[in-house]
Amino acid sequence: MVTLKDISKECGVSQATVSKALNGLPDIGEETANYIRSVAKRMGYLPNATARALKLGSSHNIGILFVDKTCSGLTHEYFAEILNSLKVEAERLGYDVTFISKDIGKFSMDYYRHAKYRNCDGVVIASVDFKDPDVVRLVESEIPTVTLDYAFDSRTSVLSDNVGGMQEIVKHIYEKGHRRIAFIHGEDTSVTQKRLASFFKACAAFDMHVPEEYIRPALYHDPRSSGLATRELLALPERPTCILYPDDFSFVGGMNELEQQGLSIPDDMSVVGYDGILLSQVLRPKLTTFRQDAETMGRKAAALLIEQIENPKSWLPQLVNVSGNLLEGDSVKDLKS
Amino acid sequence: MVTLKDISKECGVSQATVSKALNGLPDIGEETANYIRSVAKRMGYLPNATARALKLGSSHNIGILFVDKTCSGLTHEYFAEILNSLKVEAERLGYDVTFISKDIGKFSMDYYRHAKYRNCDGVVIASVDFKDPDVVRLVESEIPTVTLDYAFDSRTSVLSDNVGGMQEIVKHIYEKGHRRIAFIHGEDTSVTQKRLASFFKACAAFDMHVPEEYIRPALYHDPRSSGLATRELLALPERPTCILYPDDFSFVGGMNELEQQGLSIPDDMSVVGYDGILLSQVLRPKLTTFRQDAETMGRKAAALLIEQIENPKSWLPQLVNVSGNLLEGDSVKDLKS
DNA sequence: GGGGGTGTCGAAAACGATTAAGTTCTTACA
DNA sequence: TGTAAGAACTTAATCGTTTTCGACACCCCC
Repeated sequence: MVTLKDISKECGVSQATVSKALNGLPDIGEETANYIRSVAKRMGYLPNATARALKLGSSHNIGILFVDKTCSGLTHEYFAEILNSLKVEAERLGYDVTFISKDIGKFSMDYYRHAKYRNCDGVVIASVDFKDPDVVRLVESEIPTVTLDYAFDSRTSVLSDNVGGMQEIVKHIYEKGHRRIAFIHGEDTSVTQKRLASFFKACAAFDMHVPEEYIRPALYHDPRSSGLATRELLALPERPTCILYPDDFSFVGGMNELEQQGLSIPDDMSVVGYDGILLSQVLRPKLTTFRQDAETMGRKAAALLIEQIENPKSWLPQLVNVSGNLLEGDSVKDLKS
Repeated sequence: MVTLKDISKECGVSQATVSKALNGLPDIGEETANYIRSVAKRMGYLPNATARALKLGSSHNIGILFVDKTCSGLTHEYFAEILNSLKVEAERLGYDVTFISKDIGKFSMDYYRHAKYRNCDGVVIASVDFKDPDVVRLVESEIPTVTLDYAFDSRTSVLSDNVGGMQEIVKHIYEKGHRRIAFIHGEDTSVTQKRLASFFKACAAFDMHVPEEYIRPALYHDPRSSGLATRELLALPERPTCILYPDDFSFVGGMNELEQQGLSIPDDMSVVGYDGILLSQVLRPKLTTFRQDAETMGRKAAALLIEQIENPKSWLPQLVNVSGNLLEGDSVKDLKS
């Protein structure tokens, strides 16, 4: 590997001069600087990120925290998309992305210690149990963090607009003439709570009564549980005319159940998903769903984290709401026509 | 941050002693060593990976190379699963995982330089254009690499057993009594070539003639093109009795087309996917498909790379074939009953 | 000509760890 | 008693950068 020392020898100047020339510091003569730069290029010089990090105390490296157990984090298209845009934006701004986990080799450590150990300048936290004490410890530490889809006090977070999304969905369905809407929701998380609250509020705003039995629990990303919930809804004396699913993928469970009972979408039952993943756009009938703008979320998360890293003085915690948009498919029947 | 120096002061010994005690080197008295370890623990000491990497020349960090453009890399469940198990295994062995890309900040560099810059001990390469000169340069460099689903000369690679997979599929379909099998294949890659070759060979082994028009090109992970190919196959004067799709997700396109033409699966047409992703298991009828063992592939890739990093002397390039297994669903009709 | 300013450059000390090569001190043995 | 071996520990160099102080040289101006 070619180092500063090699270049300094080749050029007949000191290491300090080479360093300053390559970093564009003002106190090197233009001629010398150009010469040094050309030699560096010729020799194929590459700064050593490790040495730099050691000296500067900042690694230009951010950590990313995803759940590891069920691996449902990465395989969920929503998160995969977020991760991807996060990575692209971080790299654009000169930062690399490293995974953070609990254990590393023989050492068992928590997230905070792992991030410290790797000298991460900051960490993006997504798709984890936000009640986990280890997560809380990391968030409350001096390391800059940005959380996704969950807000901590006095920390920056990027939130998908679940309230607005749910509202738009209900409005859309209402305008299509539906008055009996069922909602199969995911497991109890802050996202679910927001969607539920927004659902109730929107229904109330349209003067729709929501029978208790129209609200069914299921799991995210789990067609089986959504299928069961669908079956229960279909067995009700007074069936809903439209069913909201926890997410697009879970809807597949409902789709199967409806088909099995000989019901067709949307003629016998209207359905709506959530997420707007690719699958929702290729199913027939095309699924009406609310697209979460994962690309923007990842990009903003990276940008906000790096902003915080580079300007700690002027930093203030922010809650950024990323709005999505309704994708109208053919899965909601227009009851007024 | 608490450093070796802090501990040495606290204990009244030299830094060297502390370092050796914590690393378990033999020339420190047991009593002293224990004392130092207890103090280190009490003070919450954490080694500084950066300093360590600088001194030792190895970062205990491996790079991972995925395509970034279409972001189809990460959102494909197969790769997401590979990435996840790769990460888990690497961490188990004491290595962190960092993404490698072409550009980083203002610097535009190739993959090789990026890996060098970050002091990666090795790189796992997946889902890229293996003809890309930058990829070739990295593979041919002194940095240990492992490629996934593509083999370079004298380098280690982990391959999904596409030959065996295709063979099993054809055998299975043949035994169900099918004699007219169509194959919609993905874009031209080494994986596709292997599957095609294996398909022809297996068909030949069973004395099945494959009309040229039964072989249709489409794209991976793209239901639209597979849907079109399906339509073409259905328009043939002599229809196949079974269609093989490039992957499970693409099959959705075929599913739509079949449904639209009023054909039911498997009564009017049998279908088979590839990959064995979650989706294939929740569709009804359940899709018969070949499950690629992505978990093992990621795990092996990490293990082999790290083995190569830690024992460069005894290392020899390996081609590891990871076999999968047929998942029998309800999408292939038994023509003999 | 002396003082002050400015423009270039170099010496050397960090950053936090590892480790080769000493330095003690104890013990053992001829 | 002399010395050799070994155990336990220290000193100091090193990894590749960055950066703080100077050190010079040169010019300007009073």
